[in-house]
Amino acid sequence: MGKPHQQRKQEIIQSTLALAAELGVKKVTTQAIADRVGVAQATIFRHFKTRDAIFAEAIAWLASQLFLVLSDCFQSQQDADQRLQRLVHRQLQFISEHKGLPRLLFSDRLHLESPALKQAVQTIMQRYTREVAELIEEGIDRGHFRQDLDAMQSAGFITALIQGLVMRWSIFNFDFDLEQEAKPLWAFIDSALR
Amino acid sequence: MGKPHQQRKQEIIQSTLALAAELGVKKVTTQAIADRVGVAQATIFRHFKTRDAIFAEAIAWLASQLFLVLSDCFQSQQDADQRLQRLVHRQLQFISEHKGLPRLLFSDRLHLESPALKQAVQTIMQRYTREVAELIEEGIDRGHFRQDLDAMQSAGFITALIQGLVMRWSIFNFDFDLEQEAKPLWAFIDSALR
DNA sequence: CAAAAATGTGAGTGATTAATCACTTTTTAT
DNA sequence: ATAAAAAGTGATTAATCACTCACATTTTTG
Repeated sequence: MGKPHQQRKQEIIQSTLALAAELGVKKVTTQAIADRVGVAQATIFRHFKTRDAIFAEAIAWLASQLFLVLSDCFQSQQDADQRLQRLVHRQLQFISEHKGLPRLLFSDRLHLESPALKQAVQTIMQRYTREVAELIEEGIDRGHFRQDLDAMQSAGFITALIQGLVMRWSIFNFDFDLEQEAKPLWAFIDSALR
Repeated sequence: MGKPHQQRKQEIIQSTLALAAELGVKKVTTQAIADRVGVAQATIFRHFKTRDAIFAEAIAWLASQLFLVLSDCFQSQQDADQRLQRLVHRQLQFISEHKGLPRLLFSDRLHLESPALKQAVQTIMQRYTREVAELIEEGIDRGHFRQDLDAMQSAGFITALIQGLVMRWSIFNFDFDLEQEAKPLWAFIDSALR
């Protein structure tokens, strides 16, 4: 039964994310993770030093997947406005498929218990906003967006808009289709930028 | 030392909010509240049946205060766009002065442990969005905003925008001035609606 | 003033849970 | 094959925390 380290680690991370999505971060106990993976609770600590270390790696995994999905939106083989529209859609799609992400983002653990986790999220958010800002900058230069825009500020508002939307989705028990919001959301963003 | 019930209840609620702002919801234990109020931990339960009941009343108090502060924005003695601008500013100001609000909003306790709390927040958010939608509706009718806007949808995006901004503020340790964001935020909203 | 009601408290209880540890089994490397 | 390393486990620990209870004090009320 003793699987190789990396494989078991991935199982633990994926189980953690699945449980976070289903039950919320608070209920993701090391026991619950162990049960889902099919090992004893103590075994979890063979693979991660602490519980927070699991969350940290889960967040890192989500970030890497997200940037992978968005990567072609950040490369200019198309007009900036088209790519930004695609980015909005892909982002909502990704979150729809990974409900664990908003759960982690909205958890107290992240917000106050673990400065390290918070730091990780800060870095990811900054990188994300910076990349969106570059995209907008390009759109301004090419005349797709208004000339008087502050790219960094606009990028900040766009990420805020998406996060706020996701938060409402989370508060309302994921009971509306997030992806369906992509179209009107883009209409709103587009008219703010043009 | 035995103070009247309502007075003690208010002390407990205010202490809870202060602690939530400073330390985050997780660390607002009944012991911490009791220490701050200056009574024994057991005394807390003379005034509230459960810990969640404290949070519930704290949220209700915040909501009543918020709607009080925003009340004149919802009454039409002025152009809708001016009132909406004022609403955005007042809202950010209010949250700046009540950091406990985002802490409660982002806590997993609210999100998953207590359906009753979540329900309360849902109701408040719906009322808020509805009132903003009415404001926008009026602005559309009077020609201050675009004719093709969906008022309810726009109101949803505006609240999402504010909430997302507040979330970033929370994740970044309240380390930028939220009120200062009011001006550029309004510029963004205004250009999206006009 | 006296009874009743409200407020307050110290000392618990029980439940939860991350982390440890001594020991066993399995896998990997030489 | 065999030694070393890795993976796994049951039992336990230590800490935390909401909540209870019997009893004391204060406040309110008739």
